[in-house]
Amino acid sequence: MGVKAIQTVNDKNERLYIRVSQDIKKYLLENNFLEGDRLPSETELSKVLGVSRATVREAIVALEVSGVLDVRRNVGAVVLNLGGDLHSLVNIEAGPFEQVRVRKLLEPEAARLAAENRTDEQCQAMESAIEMMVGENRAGFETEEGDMQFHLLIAKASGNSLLSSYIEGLWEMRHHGKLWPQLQRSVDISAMRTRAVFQHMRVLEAIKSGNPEGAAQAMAKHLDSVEEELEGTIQG
Amino acid sequence: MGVKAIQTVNDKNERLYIRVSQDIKKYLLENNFLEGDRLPSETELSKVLGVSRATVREAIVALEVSGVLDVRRNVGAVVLNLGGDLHSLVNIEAGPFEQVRVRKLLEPEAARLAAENRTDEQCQAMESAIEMMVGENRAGFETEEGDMQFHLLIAKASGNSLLSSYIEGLWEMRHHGKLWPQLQRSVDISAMRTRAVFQHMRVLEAIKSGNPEGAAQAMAKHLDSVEEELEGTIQG
DNA sequence: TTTTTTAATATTGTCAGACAATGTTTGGCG
DNA sequence: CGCCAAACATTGTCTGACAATATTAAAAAA
Repeated sequence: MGVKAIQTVNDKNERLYIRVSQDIKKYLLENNFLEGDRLPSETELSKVLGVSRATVREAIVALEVSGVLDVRRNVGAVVLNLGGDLHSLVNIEAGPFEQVRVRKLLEPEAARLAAENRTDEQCQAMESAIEMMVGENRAGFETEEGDMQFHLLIAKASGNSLLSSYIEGLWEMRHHGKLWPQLQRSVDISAMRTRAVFQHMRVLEAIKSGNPEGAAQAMAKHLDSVEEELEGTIQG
Repeated sequence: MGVKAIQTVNDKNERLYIRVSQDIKKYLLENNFLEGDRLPSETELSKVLGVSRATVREAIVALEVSGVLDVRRNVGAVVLNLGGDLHSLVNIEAGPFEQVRVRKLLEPEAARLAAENRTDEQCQAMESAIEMMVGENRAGFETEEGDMQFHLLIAKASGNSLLSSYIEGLWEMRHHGKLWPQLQRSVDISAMRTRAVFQHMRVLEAIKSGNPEGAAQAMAKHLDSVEEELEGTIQG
């Protein structure tokens, strides 16, 4: 069949506002805009960039949500964080190894704090998460909802909202990424998961009995084991 | 069929697209939308929500940037991450204590890795950062550019991009937040900063001489001292 | 009937223009 | 100089339009 012209090299599949938001950012960088500086008006930007004002507004919304700009009614958009690009935290696709290594730094501490601050309800929820994990395992599912829930519950029980957010971000990244699903399939899942369940139980035990050091160690051991399995998978 | 219009109270100070994006999200949650489900069309949403299509589009852009939706040309928007709310990572304003505690988890490890992987150029840059810090200190500036640069350079030198991103995010948050500037003014800055400079030098020394354990310990000690000063400030 | 081709439809992408609301500036006045 | 009202600039939102194209329904062919 007549496959018509292949889409222009100019990646027309990308929506305009994305290109425009990049252009705006580049413009701000090139012209040495600093935090607090006001952007040109929307109409001016639309003229300069050759797009409609509606498109400029979409781009500005994107930059606002990304934390680059702060928009004030009837005043304009002012620069907030040009370099930082906080949103990259969400978008980066870090390798599994890097992820695990950061987890090894954060999660044992979360477990330690959880052992100090946990409520009984939280313990119960953790127990349910382990049960869910067992269920998924037995049913042969490829999901890891129970696994994730367990770790997230501990993070939340730590009482440090920042720590909790970071751990949550790590798991979101894993869930969202493209590398993990492959990895998961290539591992001997059932054996690994059975081990993981027991390790989780040991962590929970320490948390329930209010043993911070034990909880931290159990979690560290669990993550060591995860890392080892990762290494084995990559090399095998 | 009668399309029932949803009406929400409008805080006139908030732009419409924000309310609409929240409404859309709420709508998706209440109607049990799952990952992969398609949203109603823009025109339909605009009718239901009682706003123009342009506003709906702005809201959709916001949700797309936040990682909640994925928009496909001529098809519509599909759900990506309803619960996750990845963007919360950017918006949280964690307390100074929580920040320092997370730094204590991440930065010693970054220093350890930096001692293993650093290049000579990076060492030189760290030295410049310390010099900048001395200069700011002597001039009585309230800035902490040199301080931040030093920590960020170590993070980058660690070679773990994820770790580096997280540490960077921590400092961005500190910079962006509202609590830190006050704190800074209420502390005996000159004494504290002189101490910090010496501690930085000790860290750099260990990194230069390729002593991972020493670097980690020096960094940990530095952060302990930061935390102590924080406690003193709050209680004083 | 089943498959292929074609036409109709729905939906997004983008634009232009309009108007209200309101912060900012400016010029006059004491 | 300081104060106040009018002119101005800028954003916020709406309406309507049209092109491009994925999806679906209908028609034609096998």
